[in-house]
Amino acid sequence: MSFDLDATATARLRSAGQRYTTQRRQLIELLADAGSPVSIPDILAGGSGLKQSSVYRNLAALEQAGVVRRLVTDEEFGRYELAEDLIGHHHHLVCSRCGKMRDVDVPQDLERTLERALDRIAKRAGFARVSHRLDLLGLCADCAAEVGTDTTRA
Amino acid sequence: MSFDLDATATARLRSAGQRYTTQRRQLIELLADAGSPVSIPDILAGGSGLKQSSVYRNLAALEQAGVVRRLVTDEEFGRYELAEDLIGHHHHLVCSRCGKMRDVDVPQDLERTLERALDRIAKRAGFARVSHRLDLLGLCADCAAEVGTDTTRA
DNA sequence: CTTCCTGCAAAAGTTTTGCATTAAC
DNA sequence: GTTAATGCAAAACTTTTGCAGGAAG
Repeated sequence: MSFDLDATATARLRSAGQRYTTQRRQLIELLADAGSPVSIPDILAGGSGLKQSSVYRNLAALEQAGVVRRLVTDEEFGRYELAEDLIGHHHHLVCSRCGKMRDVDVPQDLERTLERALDRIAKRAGFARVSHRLDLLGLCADCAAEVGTDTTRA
Repeated sequence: MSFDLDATATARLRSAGQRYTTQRRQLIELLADAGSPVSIPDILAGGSGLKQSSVYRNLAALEQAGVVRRLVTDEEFGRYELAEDLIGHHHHLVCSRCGKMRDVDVPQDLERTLERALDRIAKRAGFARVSHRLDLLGLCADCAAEVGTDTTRA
């Protein structure tokens, strides 16, 4: 984990009146190492020994402190990544079969075009716009291969 | 409800081996009338008398038949709208405070630009691309007004 | 030493399921 | 008539919470 990340996490937690405990450091490390969004079942099953209620509470604390972000997925459980200002604005490739997510960047100029257009649209709709969310939905290479073979979900 | 919609729903359900019952017609009507995504609590509380388990089962059946679509939100419950090929490709304005969603169109040319760029990105990532999802997150006019006044969620 | 965090177990929320009855075809 | 849909209640699942004990500052 980079020194910056550690220091930033400490600072943000402190200013939210919270401590940078071993478990929280562990969670942040885990998310940083994964490099793509991680689900709570993954975390709980991951041999880290982290306890269910603590994971939920700590992710909530880290989210409130602005260190992590909870993503919205079509799965039935939560998925988290480091906050956008820590890892940069990006989007996700989502596999509609296995649910796995992968980070992806879109070209700068498309991003700018998008921003401008969305600002106009939001303004017209009386919306105080904060951000956008753009996901690509499809089949990851693994699932595309399996779909040819098996019938789990034609 | 338009004649087309009714006929389409019947056809799609039949070819999935399912019946077009009163409740299913009611749900489709409800979604069509709403004109924006409707949550399951909304449906259950809406005086329709529809029962919880039936609503869940019928929305699942309708989704599998390709008549409705379940949306992904940051709320803790499901939200549905009519299938995209019935109401057209569009995106959503989402209020991060009250969760309400509103349909919104983006300009044709932006949509095309986006499509082309995303196809390239998906291909590069080894993804068999199916579609994209673009949401605008912000504060709806109502919530923007209230935030000035109250402190529920600064 | 004071405050917050942790863990266990139990509760709360949404969604799913078993089974007898009713409706669709 | 046969098969699928409905309603009720109970289960399953993720997430939240109460409370006693332990760690952080």
